[in-house]
Amino acid sequence: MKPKLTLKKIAKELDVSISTVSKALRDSPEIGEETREKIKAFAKHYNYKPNNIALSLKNRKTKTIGIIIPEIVHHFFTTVISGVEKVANEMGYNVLVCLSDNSFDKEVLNMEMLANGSTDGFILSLAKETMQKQDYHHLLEAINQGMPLVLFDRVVDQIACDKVIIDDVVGAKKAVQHLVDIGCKNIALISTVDYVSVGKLRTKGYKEALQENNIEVNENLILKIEEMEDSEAEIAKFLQDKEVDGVFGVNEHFAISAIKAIQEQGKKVPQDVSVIGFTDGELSKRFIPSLTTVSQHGMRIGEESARLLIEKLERTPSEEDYYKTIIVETGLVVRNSTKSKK
Amino acid sequence: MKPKLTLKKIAKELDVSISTVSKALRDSPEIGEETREKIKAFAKHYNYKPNNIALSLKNRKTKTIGIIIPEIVHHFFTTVISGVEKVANEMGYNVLVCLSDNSFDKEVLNMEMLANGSTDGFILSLAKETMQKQDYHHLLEAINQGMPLVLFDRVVDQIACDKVIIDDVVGAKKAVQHLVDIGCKNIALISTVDYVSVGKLRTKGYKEALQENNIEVNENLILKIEEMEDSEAEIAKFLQDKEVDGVFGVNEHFAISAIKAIQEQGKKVPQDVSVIGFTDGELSKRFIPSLTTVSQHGMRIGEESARLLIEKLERTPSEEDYYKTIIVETGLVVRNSTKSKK
DNA sequence: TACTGCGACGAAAACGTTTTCGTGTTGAAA
DNA sequence: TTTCAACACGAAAACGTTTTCGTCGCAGTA
Repeated sequence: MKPKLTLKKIAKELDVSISTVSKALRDSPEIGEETREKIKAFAKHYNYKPNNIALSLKNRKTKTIGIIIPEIVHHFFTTVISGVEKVANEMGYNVLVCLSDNSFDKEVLNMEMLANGSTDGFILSLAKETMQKQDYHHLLEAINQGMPLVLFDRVVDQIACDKVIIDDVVGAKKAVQHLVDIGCKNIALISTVDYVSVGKLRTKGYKEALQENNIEVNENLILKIEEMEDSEAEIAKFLQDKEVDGVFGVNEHFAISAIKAIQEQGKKVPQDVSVIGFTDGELSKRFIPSLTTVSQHGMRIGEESARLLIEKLERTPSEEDYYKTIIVETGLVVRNSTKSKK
Repeated sequence: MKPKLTLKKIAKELDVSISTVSKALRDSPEIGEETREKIKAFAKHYNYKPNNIALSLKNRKTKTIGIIIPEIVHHFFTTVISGVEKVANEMGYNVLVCLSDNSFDKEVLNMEMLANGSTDGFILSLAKETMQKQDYHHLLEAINQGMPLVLFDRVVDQIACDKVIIDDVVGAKKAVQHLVDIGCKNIALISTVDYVSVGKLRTKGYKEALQENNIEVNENLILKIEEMEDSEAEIAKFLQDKEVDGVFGVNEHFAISAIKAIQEQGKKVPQDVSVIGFTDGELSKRFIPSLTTVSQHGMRIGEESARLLIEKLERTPSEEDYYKTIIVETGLVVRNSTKSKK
């Protein structure tokens, strides 16, 4: 096991000063050609690579961006990470991934860990618990210390920073409009409780779409689910006695559960009831019937987030101070859980 | 925006030396109680946190472990990451995630990036291309420089390092044995090409299980798939004219595709044909019929990998030099794609 | 000869810590 | 009064870089 080569060792070996080695390797004209070539040859031969930590300390940048997400065993978030990784790598950055497990405390802890020099900036999707508590002091602190922050997906208006979101309202409208277009009259909504912004906004889109088509909003056809655990049973019960011909679920889980419940009640999807979900998951593609969905383009969200963050990082601090919100468009992917257009 | 507090600033503010501040904060008895309390109060009030980069440079450890995986949009790998994160966090480590995209070059690049001080050690699952080329110089280099390495899932015998794997042979045997137990006579195998170790080993398990039950191995019932792209069509064609009553697919994708093909041929799963996959995915659980699988316990693999790595990291370098291979047991999760036992 | 200018290199500071080794001041023992 | 611990603190090195600012020798000029 040979220890890592450093400038100092090269200097000693070649009997020159550390500064000469450094300059030679960075092609400074200050150094005579002969010496320069000698040093470069030596460095190359012994595979010298500068120590990142020392560089980070010197430059006060780590070339690392931290991403904190609620969970990683989740298709959407992995596609986001994938996008972040992609552009981060292109720009010479590393990605530090932390999981909040949807816990406020873990989110705070993670941010504190990373804020002490490990990271130049953050990309973050808020933990459910954080949104509930509405306690954002850790975000403010980071921003205050000059660490750029990009919020994605689960964002919050109160924080002034860059954001990347999808238009949940428009996405939901697209879905419901499609259901209307194929002839559905009684469209149910299966959503989450309102403090999850996503649930709230998609509910809004649902209602707007109905109103625009002069269909009365029937609160009986709206189910709000608190606990993911028993959602399946709850959905089955909810759909039991309803005369619906269309269902819009705000995530993959709800939509699939709805299909199962409908089938178990002896009805057919899509012949009797059409179902649309809001997601991009593998499950949607391969479920039978495959699920018509509003797709969220996690990859693009990740890419845009990383781009936004790196842009801020590489800007001179003077010209900062205004924030963008990028809206990544959703797309409707029509598959087999909805009837074809009449 | 207030710049970060440093020891130096505290020292100046309180008119003591830097060393005094450092010692006071670390509760050194060298420092008088009064001074100590004063410094600690000040630090707490202004929320001083030591700079990680400086610490890393000083201690020559980053308290960060790098994990390089072929892809992240994949249930198995995310559960592994999840496990790594969990124990890493418990032990005060951060996790740097890099993706190789199954490309040899990206894997090498990633390792080089991380090896220059960003990381204390690696957890790695080899890229497909790397296994094909059998070029492991980057791994050897890392080990040579004293960076501990833990290989998981896609490992390779030639490299001397810690490893965490599942017993693919035993896992496959369990699956096939189950098919035999429920009365299957003609069991097909859908596997990958042999240079993917997983495909090879699971094929071995398949054959062994058959032999142990005195069933002749029929090469006509074995399909090896090269390209993921057109696997679906290939599987359908393969199953077309075969008289099989059991199918074992070495991953989720193959198993699900098999079910679809069987259903499209007018047969029923599990009444006519029983199908088992090798995976843990969400899809298996929620597909209809839900899929009986050999589960890989990615979370445990991640946990064990992290534990192994951190153990090496915190050992004194003298007592090193032998390597463990941990085998995480697979489990058979019986669901609805297989008949019940007679 | 004395001065200027330049090419080629080195010394040292800085980034933020920790730690070893002083050093000056006490109070008490001899 | 001298000597010596014990105490409380500071100076400086070290981790590995980059960069600013010398400095030295030498050739060219007046």
